[in-house]
Amino acid sequence: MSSTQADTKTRILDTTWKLLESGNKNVRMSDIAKAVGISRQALYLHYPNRADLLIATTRHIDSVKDIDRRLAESRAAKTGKDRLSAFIRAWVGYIPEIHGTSVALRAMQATDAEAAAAWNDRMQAMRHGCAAAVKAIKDDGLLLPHLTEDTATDLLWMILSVENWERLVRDCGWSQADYEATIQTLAHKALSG
Amino acid sequence: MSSTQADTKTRILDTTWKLLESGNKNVRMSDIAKAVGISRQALYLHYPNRADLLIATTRHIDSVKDIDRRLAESRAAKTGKDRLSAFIRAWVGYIPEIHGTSVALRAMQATDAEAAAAWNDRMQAMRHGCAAAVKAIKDDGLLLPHLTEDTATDLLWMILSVENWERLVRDCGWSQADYEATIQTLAHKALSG
DNA sequence: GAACTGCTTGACACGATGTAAAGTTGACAT
DNA sequence: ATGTCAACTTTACATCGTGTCAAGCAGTTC
Repeated sequence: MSSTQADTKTRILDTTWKLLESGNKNVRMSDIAKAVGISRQALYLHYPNRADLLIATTRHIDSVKDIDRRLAESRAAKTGKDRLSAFIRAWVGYIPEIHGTSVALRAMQATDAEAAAAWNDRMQAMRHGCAAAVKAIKDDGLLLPHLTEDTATDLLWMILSVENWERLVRDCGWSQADYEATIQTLAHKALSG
Repeated sequence: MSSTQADTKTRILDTTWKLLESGNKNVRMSDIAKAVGISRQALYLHYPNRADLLIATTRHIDSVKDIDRRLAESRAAKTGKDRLSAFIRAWVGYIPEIHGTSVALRAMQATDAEAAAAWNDRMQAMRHGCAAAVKAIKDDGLLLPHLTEDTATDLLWMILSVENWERLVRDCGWSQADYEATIQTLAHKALSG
């Protein structure tokens, strides 16, 4: 089989990931090629364009970090509020891992429909976790009366956005722990008072 | 004097504003020139580059919409909580006006340091309003004990971000009224319980 | 009618993405 | 040993948007 190709593909994804998370803005195809140690054109032999490479990188991070399993663990919680806490904890721990990729993908949203779709897909997946947590709280009869399941999900989704993490942690210099504690409190207050 | 030039400059800013707020992504210099009815090169006679034009456009919107006065009116409020409400109401009413420009400026942040600085400046100005509202609440003895003035300001600033407005109003399809009501409630809960 | 201002036309450099084609290298099969 | 195939290289070029440059034109103003 093409074990060499698989290795190169993995090396490309790992390198792209590393470059994006290094906080380096403007990661160009040529930067990635150089870092991998191949020609720029070889990159196009593996990924047809920059958007596809970025998308593949997020999927790669997903599988390495096993985000699905980590988010799913929150389902084990007994009460709705425990479930919300567990979900937030899992998600919030994941944000720093994908932040660089997130920035790059979002920067392409304006010009590249595929990149926008990829990012939306990922955020929709996260939203399903929000919806499940909201439902669990509602089933406990603890959802604030003026909120529907949908609006509560929207609200939680907004609170947990990567952009909000960026604002507090990156722009305001909060520690990850402070961020998590505050967002936990805020989310619980927002949904069940 | 150069009344003709002033007219053209104003026409450029108005047109740029209109194009940006029309939801049109990727507003190019040539698009603006065509819409104004001048050559692309004439644009560069008035504004040296795209970033400067976008920045000038936000300042123009500011002066037309008189955002400073509208935000300042919240100072008249008697109590801290009234002041917070008034500030939120003023800011939230302003977001739809600058949203398109905001998207364009933020899209340039990755590549253009000046654009990033311009957007940051504007957000810092808004942050001052947040800080003033927080202080007013604290002076009333109503700030939640676990919050410092700084962290409370950061938190309010995050809650009121344009990105959060985008998420709820644009992505989730909330009405402006629903958005404002929810964000008012959330902000009050977050700061003073 | 000379000078000045605001604009036009046309050409071009640059940086990044993406395409195309021909050549190299090494492994592996027969 | 040779032929074939896959992975990769080198070189060149098209495209798109920004930004620069230079020459020229039209109206007004002194």
